[in-house]
Amino acid sequence: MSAPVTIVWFRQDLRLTDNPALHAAAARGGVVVPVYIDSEEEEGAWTAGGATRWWRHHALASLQSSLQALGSRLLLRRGPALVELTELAAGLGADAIYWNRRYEPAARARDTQVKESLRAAGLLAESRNGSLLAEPWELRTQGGGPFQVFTPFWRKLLATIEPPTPLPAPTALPAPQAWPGSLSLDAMGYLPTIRWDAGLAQHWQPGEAGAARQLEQFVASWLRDYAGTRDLPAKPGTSRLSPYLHHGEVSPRQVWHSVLADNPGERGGKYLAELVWREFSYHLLHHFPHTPGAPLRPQYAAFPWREDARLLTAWQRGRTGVPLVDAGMRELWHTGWMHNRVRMICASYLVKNLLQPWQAGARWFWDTLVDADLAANTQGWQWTAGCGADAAPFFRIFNPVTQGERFDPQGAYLRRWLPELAGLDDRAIHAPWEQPEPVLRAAGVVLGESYPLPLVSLSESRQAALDAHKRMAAGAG
DNA sequence: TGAAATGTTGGGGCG
DNA sequence: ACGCCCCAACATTTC
Repeated sequence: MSAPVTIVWFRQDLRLTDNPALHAAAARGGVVVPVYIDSEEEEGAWTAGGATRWWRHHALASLQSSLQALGSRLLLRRGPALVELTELAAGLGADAIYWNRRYEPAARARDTQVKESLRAAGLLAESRNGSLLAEPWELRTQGGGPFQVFTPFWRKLLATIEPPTPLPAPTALPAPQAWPGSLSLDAMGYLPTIRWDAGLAQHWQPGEAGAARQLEQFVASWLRDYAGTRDLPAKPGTSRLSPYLHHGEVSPRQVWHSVLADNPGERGGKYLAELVWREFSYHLLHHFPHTPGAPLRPQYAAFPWREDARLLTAWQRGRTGVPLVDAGMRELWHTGWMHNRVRMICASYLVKNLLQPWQAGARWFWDTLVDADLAANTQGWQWTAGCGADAAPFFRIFNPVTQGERFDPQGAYLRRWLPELAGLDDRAIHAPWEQPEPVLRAAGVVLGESYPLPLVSLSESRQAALDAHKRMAAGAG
């Protein structure tokens, strides 16, 4: 009897270490054939945006070279996954296909169908958990239902989940006698044709090695002061692991164990709580699969938004006239990422001050973030809009000026992204429209020309949002 | 993972 | 010395 041939279907687990599907395939002891398939059907209405595709290109390039170092390859294919896998298996004489699960509704529906079809064809088809500490269906409330509040979810996870030690990378991956056909990475078309991606390349190193470096650096330099510095957008005090986690260049189990290795007191700490917010997002997406498009709290479907393309565009371009919002939106456009606190502030401003539907903001983030993740993005926007599980109450409206003064007191973050305001002093830079003309002139700022006048008054728009919310509540009652 | 409005308190200036 | 007022500082309530 000849050695088994196992196909490892890579998806959002673009790493060799702690990769359960790859590890299991290697453990079978035969030939291993890694493949990545570009397939539209797994994305549903959520086609990957440009930043995500750019990241994917480089993550795949990195995975390719890691596999080559093991004497293997990464096949690249395009088409419906079932068609590609079936064809590959037939050509290779493969008897098994292993992969790590995805949890987005469209991907999940497709994977279920693929698994059934492969099994019906007599193949061994197995999926594993490669991207979560706990399966979304694993944690349940006393009553057996899904959690809708973070803290009990967090406690339950701490009490019941002991993330296993990360698996080692395989040391050898026996190759097939002849490799099946593969597209080139460039032919996958993930890189932009207009080269707007210089900013991304300047700020990020996608790939498993880049992820490991970032994790190591964060744990060594920033973890200890995380609670204090994570809110300061001018400092690199956050983990910046989100894109690596999304694409699976590092697993949450690896993060969990690295954090706890030299810091046992971090169990139950602020940083791991953030990692568990990610878990909570997947939990919610699994149990409430309609939430990427619709509010979890149904009464919010009747919220009186005032859709306005001009306001949305100004927000997207970082031209609202509110420095902290504009700085965040420009950081996003330039680097494919935005500091977490600034995300909350930009989102609050769009939804509450500009009264634009949260779905419009979610879509823009989806299109521009390198860490665009359906579960986390959905949860984050519904949290901001007050319409999700354990969300901020609607009446919690951030004041971007106050937030800037508190979390960027020297205006360093503002000056980095808004050089046209750099001449204003540390106080004035947070609210240019309040400065007298001579101050503006001395700083070389001409409101309405070199920097926009505010789209709306913060105090009036805040009141309008509270009134709109009151109207919605009255309508629902 | 808020901000603003409103309420309370206590020190100090002053007649 | 005393009452009155002002107001900063802090606490509570409201949205």
